[in-house]
Amino acid sequence: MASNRRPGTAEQPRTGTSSGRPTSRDVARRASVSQATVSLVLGGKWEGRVSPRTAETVRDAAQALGYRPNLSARSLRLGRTRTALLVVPALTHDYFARVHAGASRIAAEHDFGVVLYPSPEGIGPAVDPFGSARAALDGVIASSMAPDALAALREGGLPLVMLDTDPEGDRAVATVNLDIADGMRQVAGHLLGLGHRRLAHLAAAVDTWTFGVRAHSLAQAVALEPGAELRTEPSDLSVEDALRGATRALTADPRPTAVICDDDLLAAGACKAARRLGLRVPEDVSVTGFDDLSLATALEPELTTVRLPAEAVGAAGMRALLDVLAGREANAPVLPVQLVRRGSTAEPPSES
Amino acid sequence: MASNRRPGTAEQPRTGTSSGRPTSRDVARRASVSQATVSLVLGGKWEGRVSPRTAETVRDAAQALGYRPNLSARSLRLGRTRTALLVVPALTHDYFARVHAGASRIAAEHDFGVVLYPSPEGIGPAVDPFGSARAALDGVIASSMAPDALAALREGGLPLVMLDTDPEGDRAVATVNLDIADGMRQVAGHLLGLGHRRLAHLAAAVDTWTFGVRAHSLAQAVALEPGAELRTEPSDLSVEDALRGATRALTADPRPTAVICDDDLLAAGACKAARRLGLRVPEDVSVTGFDDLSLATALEPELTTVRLPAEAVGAAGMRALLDVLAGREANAPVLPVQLVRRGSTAEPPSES
DNA sequence: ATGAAAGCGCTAACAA
DNA sequence: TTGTTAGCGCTTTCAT
Repeated sequence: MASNRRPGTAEQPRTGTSSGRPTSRDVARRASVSQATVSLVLGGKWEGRVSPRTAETVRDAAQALGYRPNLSARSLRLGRTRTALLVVPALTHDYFARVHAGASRIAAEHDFGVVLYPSPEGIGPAVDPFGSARAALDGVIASSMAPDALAALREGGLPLVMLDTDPEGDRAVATVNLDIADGMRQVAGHLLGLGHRRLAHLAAAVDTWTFGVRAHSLAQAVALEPGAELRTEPSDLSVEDALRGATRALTADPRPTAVICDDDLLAAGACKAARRLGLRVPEDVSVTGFDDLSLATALEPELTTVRLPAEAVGAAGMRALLDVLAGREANAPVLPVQLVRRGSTAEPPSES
Repeated sequence: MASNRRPGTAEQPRTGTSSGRPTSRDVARRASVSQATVSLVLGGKWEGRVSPRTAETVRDAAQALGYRPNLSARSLRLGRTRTALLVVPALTHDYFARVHAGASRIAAEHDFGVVLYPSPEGIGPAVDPFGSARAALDGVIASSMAPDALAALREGGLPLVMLDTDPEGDRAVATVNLDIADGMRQVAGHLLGLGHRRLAHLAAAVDTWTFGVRAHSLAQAVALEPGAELRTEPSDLSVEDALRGATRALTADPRPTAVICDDDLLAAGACKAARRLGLRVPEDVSVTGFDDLSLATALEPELTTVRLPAEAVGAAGMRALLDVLAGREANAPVLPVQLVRRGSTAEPPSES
């Protein structure tokens, strides 16, 4: 007879003071009922099947022992883990922190957990998110990922909800998107309406759907305005590189009167560049951001930018995943975005 | 004979094409070996116990089936989950994002996972982190938490490593701290050395160890300098409230020549306040931050601030937890911090 | 209203 | 070198 490491808890006296964490059997013994009854009561599905008196006893015993169910065991038994993986490009960017908050909120409401996987950029995308997450997962939500990074995620065989990603081509079970194109249109409309005609686009040098749309939508909007011109300057997604890119843009001749940035981070760099060139924002040059990070209002002047409902995106993503897991149809909304006019934009200088 | 939901996979023909995810038994069947052999081979502890040829066969079978071990089952069997909970007050603050990055990096190196629990501030601290995390955990790392929030964490019965928290009183298995006091001393020394004598402290109105130390250490350093005086203005941890607090501080008579902020966020608010009052930074008033967030260099002028090795803190915390879990002694370092002098500080205006 | 028993997928001790 | 077997803690069916 093969004896395992732990030689069977059978001989334990009913005092129940077993060595490790108390199990449902400990609770059962203490309440003098069966394990099944404990499960029923603590699982909240006892009504009409267990007498209220017994239920009370069980709850007391659980309380007294400090019982907490073993989630591994439950997951194993149930075949589901009530846990989702949220994959984001970076956590330091507070858009993603807010997406996470939204997803977590909805998850918690449905007794789900969210584990985060900040896809390592520097280390290369070859890392296995499923292995690294080290959690048993029911589904995956991925935000703003590059196409090749998404490929790895689809391998998992788990339901995949994509956020802020090209809805075509990749068959996720659902895609929650932002109306990025409209956001950029609002930016262009705002600046053109103020009278700007020489525009610079400080464009994020990142190959994702969201930035592609920004570039395309902006170009289109400007093309529709006679006499307006647009120059594009690429930049890494960092203040430092944006400073360089914006400096190039602002030292062009003739100088643009407005710099449209793909991200608030870039806009911060643009503001720095302007100030270092002795230009005032917004009197000499207008600057716009995108995302409405907390950074946008930390700057002076505050950034005119496009507010993305990050929390709502995360929430909608989680809801979509829950729908799919429950066998329901997931709806894949496109969430509206809104221009927020603040201090960094104004009419162009009179003698442009 | 009680029949469960799934009526035993026994009758499955050896083709192995069972409905769900392949299990180690499927792999075993396909490789014509026992489940034990599969476990040995895939667990990497086969050398000298399984022939290389068989091992190869097993790996091929696993590959072909796309086998991925069921982590719930493994955790259940092993009694450990290789997962740690990281509790932070907020994710939008990029100090904590970096702590998470550090912890995750070390975790990954040891085949551990990290699940994040951003302790809900608004919703009240009553929420159960263990329940919400919905993961089976081996230990907990908590950063910069208020004492009462920590109490709940100690209930879990899991090893608890604290970061940036009062080392006295609460018996965590280890505490990783920053030399916050020294950081504040460096700030004070820097400003006093530049000639500042009227100082304002924009103090975070948050009851945690880290901010207590900042206040105390600053007060002490200033007290040591004859003729130097310090006024304290409390502020919530937001740019918006800092703007108000700094405005109060800067409209006092006589006006302070330097504003020392507990956090870069507050410093950003102070800079806004200064500018709105028509004061130049640093010519009219010096401003210092704390933490060296990415925000510090997004501003113009860039903030003089104290760099906290957030990544190292997270890494050290995870190492300490791993040590404890392995039965080793955990060492609890105090990590040094360093003043970074940038553009937001200068000598006080000549006629103060 | 309650209990007995089976089994989720895995690992490890032991037998062969 | 490989296979057999027990059992981690839980939920659920079926029997009582």
